[in-house]
Amino acid sequence: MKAGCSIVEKPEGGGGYQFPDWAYKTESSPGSRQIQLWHFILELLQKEEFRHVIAWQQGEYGEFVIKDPDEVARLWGRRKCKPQMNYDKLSRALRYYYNKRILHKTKGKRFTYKFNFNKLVMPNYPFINIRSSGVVPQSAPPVPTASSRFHFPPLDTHSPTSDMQPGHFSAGPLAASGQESGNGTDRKAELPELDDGPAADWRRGVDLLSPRNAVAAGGIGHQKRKPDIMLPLFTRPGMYPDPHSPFAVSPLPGRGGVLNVPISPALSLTPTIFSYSPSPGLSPFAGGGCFSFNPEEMKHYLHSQACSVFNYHLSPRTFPRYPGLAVPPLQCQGHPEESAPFSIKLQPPPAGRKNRERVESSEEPAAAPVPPRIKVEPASDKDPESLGQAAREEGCSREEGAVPGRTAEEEKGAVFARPAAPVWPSAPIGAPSEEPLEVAEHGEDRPGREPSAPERKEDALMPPKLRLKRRWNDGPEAREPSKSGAAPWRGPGPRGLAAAADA
DNA sequence: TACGGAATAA
DNA sequence: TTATTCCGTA
Repeated sequence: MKAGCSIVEKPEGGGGYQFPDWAYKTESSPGSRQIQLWHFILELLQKEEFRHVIAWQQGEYGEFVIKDPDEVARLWGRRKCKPQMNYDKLSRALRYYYNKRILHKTKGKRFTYKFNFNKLVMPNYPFINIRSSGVVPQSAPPVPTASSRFHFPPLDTHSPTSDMQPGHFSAGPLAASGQESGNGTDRKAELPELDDGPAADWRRGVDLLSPRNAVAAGGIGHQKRKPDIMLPLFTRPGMYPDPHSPFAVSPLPGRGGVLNVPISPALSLTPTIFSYSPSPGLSPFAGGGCFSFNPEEMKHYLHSQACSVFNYHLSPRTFPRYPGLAVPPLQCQGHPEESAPFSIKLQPPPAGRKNRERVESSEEPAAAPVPPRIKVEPASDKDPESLGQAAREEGCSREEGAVPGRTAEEEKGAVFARPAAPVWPSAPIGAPSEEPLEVAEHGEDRPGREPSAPERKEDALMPPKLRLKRRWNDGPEAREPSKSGAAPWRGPGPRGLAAAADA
């Protein structure tokens, strides 16, 4: 770190959400050794002293408001030793998170953004229990829950489940959950926070922890499907579900316990997956040791997952792989419109600075150096979102302290995204045995997806934008947007959608 | 106020 | 890679 700029004070527990130690370390930032902005934001969010500057938005799960943009920028600049930082710049950085799905803008509300904890945390840190200690996070409505209509077949024998006794989950969390389930309100148009994000994205998130996790887990991370392992990775005594925390409340309480481990990089983001059956894990209540789970809750969880996958086109990998799991037809959030043919719009590439300059400098404008390529944009791309982590404080001089741990379990997250509708009308979701994922491909946040579009698997995992790009590059044939599944899903580009949403 | 491209820094 | 910095556009 730069001298003098080190930082890192870990939040004391007083503030809001607590994150695992690693979350407070700069090294936690994938890709960069420095604290990441979202990290920092969470950090501020968790501190009471910054509440006047930035705070969770009441009522909206994961949503926060920057009350004093200049101050936040100043703090950020201080932390990064960038005195010239201002809100404009900071917000640019924030906007980069849109595509990563870490954040998304709450339209219509000034300086209001929303974390996609699902993506950030859930998947990546299933065990994390971020909770507020003492101070209640201002907002964070509880995670939505799925209803119970889910048909949850018995786990297959392989799963540890069989070995284990059906325990009960502490139900605590459930109570909290509910809230979001119904909220189809304004969120309708909103993008799912879950969305399938590009695998890369997921991975990115995983990076945050994988190394550490691996370590913590003792390297077990790789066992993809070994049911037996449960790692109390973040278990901590004293963890309990916090209804207010976006992280804490899980509709599926078991998550932490259930999911264990899979956080391994190998799984890629699978955390959300139930690679295994529930195995004894950590129960928030149990302090890590005992695991118990309630089938009902599991159902909820699975249901949520399924819905999320379905609705948001999550990567197949995200879908719980339950051997015997029969996924009910998802209808969650049925977007009737979804069947609408995928539409894209062609538009000339914006004259980037480079182009502009080039044009300017060169005499011949008409003969653009590069054939005027058309930029293909999916007709719909909505918002991106993703998750969040924690960070520490501000100030350019912090020390990294050990964060004593606040770690622990976590919650579910998928739900956070209100994926939820638990109702499955008819569509069969993925075949259990094979690739449940396919299912996932469906929903996604965008409407208009072509169900049967023959997309290449890879493509499926690829963000629409990239897909298009790639197709474009691939060749003319590939460029057929409208059909062949080029990008079945998208409609208007992110912007377009946003606009649409706004409308 | 917000978005996102482009170039660039670290 | 993740910002930072600029900037045009809406």
